[in-house]
Amino acid sequence: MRVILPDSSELELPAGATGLDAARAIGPKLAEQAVLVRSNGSIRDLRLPLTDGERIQILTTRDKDDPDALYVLRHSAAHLLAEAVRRLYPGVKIAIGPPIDNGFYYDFEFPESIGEDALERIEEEIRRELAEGRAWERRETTPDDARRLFEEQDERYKVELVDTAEGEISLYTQGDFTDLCRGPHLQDSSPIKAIKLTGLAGAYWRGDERNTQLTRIYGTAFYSPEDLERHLERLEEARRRDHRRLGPQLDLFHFSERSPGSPLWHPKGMALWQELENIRLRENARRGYLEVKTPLIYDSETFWTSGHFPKYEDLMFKLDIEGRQWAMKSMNCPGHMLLFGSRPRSYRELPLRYAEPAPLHRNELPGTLHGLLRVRHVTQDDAHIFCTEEQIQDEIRDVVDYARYVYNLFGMSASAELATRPENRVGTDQEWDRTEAALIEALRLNEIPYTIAAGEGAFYGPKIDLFMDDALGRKWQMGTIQLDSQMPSRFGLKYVGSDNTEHDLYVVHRALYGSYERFIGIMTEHFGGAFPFWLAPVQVRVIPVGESHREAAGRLRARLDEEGYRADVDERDETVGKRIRDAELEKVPKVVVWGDRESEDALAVRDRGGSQSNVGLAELLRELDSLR
RNA sequence: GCCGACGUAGCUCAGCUGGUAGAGCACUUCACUCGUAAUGAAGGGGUCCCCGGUUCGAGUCCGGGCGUCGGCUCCA
Repeated sequence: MRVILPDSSELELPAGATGLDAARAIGPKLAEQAVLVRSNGSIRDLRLPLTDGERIQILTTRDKDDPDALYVLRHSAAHLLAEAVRRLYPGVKIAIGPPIDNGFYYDFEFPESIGEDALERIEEEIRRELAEGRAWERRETTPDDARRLFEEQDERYKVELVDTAEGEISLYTQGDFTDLCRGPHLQDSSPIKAIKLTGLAGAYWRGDERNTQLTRIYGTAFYSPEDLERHLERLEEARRRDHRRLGPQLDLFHFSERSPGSPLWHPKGMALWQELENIRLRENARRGYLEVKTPLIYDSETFWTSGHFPKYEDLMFKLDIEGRQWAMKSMNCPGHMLLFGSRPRSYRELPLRYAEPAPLHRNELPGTLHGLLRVRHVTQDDAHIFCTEEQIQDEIRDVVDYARYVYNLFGMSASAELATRPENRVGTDQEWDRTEAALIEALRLNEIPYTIAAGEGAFYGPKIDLFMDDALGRKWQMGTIQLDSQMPSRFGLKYVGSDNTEHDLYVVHRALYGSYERFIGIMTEHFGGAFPFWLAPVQVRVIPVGESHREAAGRLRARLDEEGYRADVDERDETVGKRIRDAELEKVPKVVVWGDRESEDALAVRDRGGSQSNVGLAELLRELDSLR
């Protein structure tokens, strides 16, 4: 048989030859360094046979940054971890240990719980294994044999995996440790030049909280120590940009133990918030949304009607006052339903777009709170679009267009995920067929790249989740667009058509920032706190050189205020150098130093980062205007 | 909610095996009146997260609670 190599040359091999055989046929060095075979985008163990006419690529230790090469390396590293843990902790049960983004993990059930200090000991043991060297041997077997093997070892999770496995069963053996595994694996452990255990966490067996909780050990591995070093530096950079660190540092917000999960916004943080709000108000007006305001608190009956209580009662803040049950709203839809239903509605009013940036309260579980990204006081840039079935397509198309416009303002591009009907849902299958199709069509019309998340929709309708990539290449979920015919019907809402009869309504729930809190958190990390001029909480700082320059500095600041900029004066009794340094640390985009040498015709302007220029006031104002 | 770690001045952190709390920055005052990333000196500031226990004695050890962090689960 023959296989095709990346340079399109063909290689003649005996029938049944494996990837490793192919590597050997090309050269001994390649065979030695080979780690896996890639064919049509999928990866395969070196020990598996190739098929005639196949186009193959052999990845080696030199492809040290290739995601597939790292995948196989880390997969093998996970097995070393399992071997080490089994040696150190007799009686431990092993579960699963896959590679993941940036590393790997392995789940264990320990006879007694372990702490973080155990990681060092385990890492030591892995290093010992690496020093000794391990080779992986692959073997295929029958489910019966595999079950017998793991029953003998009392590895009940492995037995369960064998019983639910599809297709052939394969085993990998290294030293005296044999694991159920699909592969692929390295030939031996020599390419693993750097390995580090990074954390310890609880994780449920098969990700289901009804199952026993296992102990998950996280780690990462690389083809070179330098790569591990770089990885750790990237983590350090992410830590520096962490909004939970930058927020208080830049005086944007803080959290108090008196109200866990609810940020207290400082004036500078509110400057960011107001910029977002200005964009929202301006665009809403342009795009035909109507601003409304509805109550924060409703009687419990409202949430039974909306269908939220059966599912979310435990996650809502409830009040018992004068014998009546109330709850703080955790979404705006019920209020907007009541508003729409306040009188009969004609088709002439549709589509009707209600917008309300209201604070919502959700009693998120303590363990899930995470800075601004998961809060209990959440402010959604919410809107509900009431429309007819015929209008759905256009409305969703316009919302996606709106989202794209907003994300572009922040220098980000959008992608989407379509979440389809969940198991636990209301409504008929026909309704779901129609609504899902409408969303797909809207995405197609907008040419937004999307993936499908089967079963992830809200209980009342399918949704589009909008994503953005940030400056560090991380993907964040931002807004959401949900189509719903359930909520209007639960509230008994109809509209009168041109035929003078009542028709069913559709509602599009949408938020583009998602929430102000989350959006500001993500922007803080995206910009690393160095917000663009138009967004910066302090846009211009004026520094008078000496006491005698304070008056002139104050006049300049007043002029900038008048022009609508956020400016301040640093008249502290500190050296110019110190005040420049503080402005840099606060990431103020423009600093104007005013001393004896300055006048309105000659200002000393310093940009964030250090470059300086001398310009007249008129010229400065022109430049600032272009940055708005 | 679950697993693990952590909680000392406004912030970042030190405090050995239990003996009665410290640094840098920030803040206040004074001096200096300063030219593009830290002027100097002095001073104020702490129920060592909370409650209980062990002990002659607890920031330190033990138990419970709260909060934060890394994950899991959840995310209308």
